[in-house]
Amino acid sequence: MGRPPCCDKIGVKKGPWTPEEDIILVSYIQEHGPGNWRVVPTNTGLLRCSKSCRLRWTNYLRPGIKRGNFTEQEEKMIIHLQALLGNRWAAIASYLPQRTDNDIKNYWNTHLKKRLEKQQGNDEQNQGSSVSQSIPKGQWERRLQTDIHMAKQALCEALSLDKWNTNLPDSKPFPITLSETKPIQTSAYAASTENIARLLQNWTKKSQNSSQAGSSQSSTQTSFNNPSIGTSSSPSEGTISATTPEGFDSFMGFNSSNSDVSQSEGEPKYNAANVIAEAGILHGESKINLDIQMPLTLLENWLFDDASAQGQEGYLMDMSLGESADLI
DNA sequence: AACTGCACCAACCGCGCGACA
DNA sequence: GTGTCGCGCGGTTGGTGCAGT
Repeated sequence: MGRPPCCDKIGVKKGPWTPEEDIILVSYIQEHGPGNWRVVPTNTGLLRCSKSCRLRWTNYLRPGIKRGNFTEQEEKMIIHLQALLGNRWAAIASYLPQRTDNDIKNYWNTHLKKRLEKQQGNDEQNQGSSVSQSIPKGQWERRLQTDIHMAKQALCEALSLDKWNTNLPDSKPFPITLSETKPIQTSAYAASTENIARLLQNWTKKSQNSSQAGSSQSSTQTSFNNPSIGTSSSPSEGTISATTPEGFDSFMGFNSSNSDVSQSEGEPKYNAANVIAEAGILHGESKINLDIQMPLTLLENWLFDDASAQGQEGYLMDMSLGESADLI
């Protein structure tokens, strides 16, 4: 019968997204929330296919995304997880909630893979092939293990949201239940639109530089601190590359220099709360009905006991990944 | 200065899966 | 049980910038 194309190829725009398109998309999602991508192009007037819109949102515009500058800790995690899971980038990304699968995949293909191959070549030259010993488990077992973990994490996200909400000193950034999704997404999307504002800021700066070198930076900032789009823009964040917009970092303290520094000091910050908050809330696309109120105390205990048993510090790194530790 | 090769990364493409009628 | 639809995932491609010649 043949699968119909995901969208009408006629009149569909391809290639890089413009800042204007980004704003349109973010504005729409801010209003309606992510999901139902099928109708996004028609409702927004964007000449993009629904998949392109979804991809743009999940890989680039979604709040909470950390871009570029993989820390040493993150590198190790990716190497570990890739050894364990193989090229299941979405599963790997679930352990690094600030990173998208696409980002991790790219980083692996461009950096880590080559580095490891080089290193493996050296090892084989030095001491013969010991690589085969690094796969003690059957692949099916790995998958099973991963799927169990992912299922647990998904449950954990769903179950912990209310706890997370009540534990927060200021619950404003995380209004939790689905019946209150608007406020959640509004705050999250506000950060996203702020990102757009920063992108636009740099975009115009770049175009200004090309046409009129040396124009003042503050003027561009003020012109794009539109309250309807972004809320603030720190002057220290003025140097954003248009091709690799660092300004798209996450917005709640997971991001950039602070977390990088702490992680590079060997103390992994992927505690359960962070993972839950990022994966469950910021992604904003969980299919779990968070309004479900059911007697899951037993399950909750199991989940949180498990998380705490692994310890908050480095609880992700301790996942029986010793076989790949030698790769680093 | 011009050309070439390479690295990087955003975006696209095709397929599989689950939900639903 | 079957077909359709929407979404997510992984592999791949194409554009861009940079370094080397």
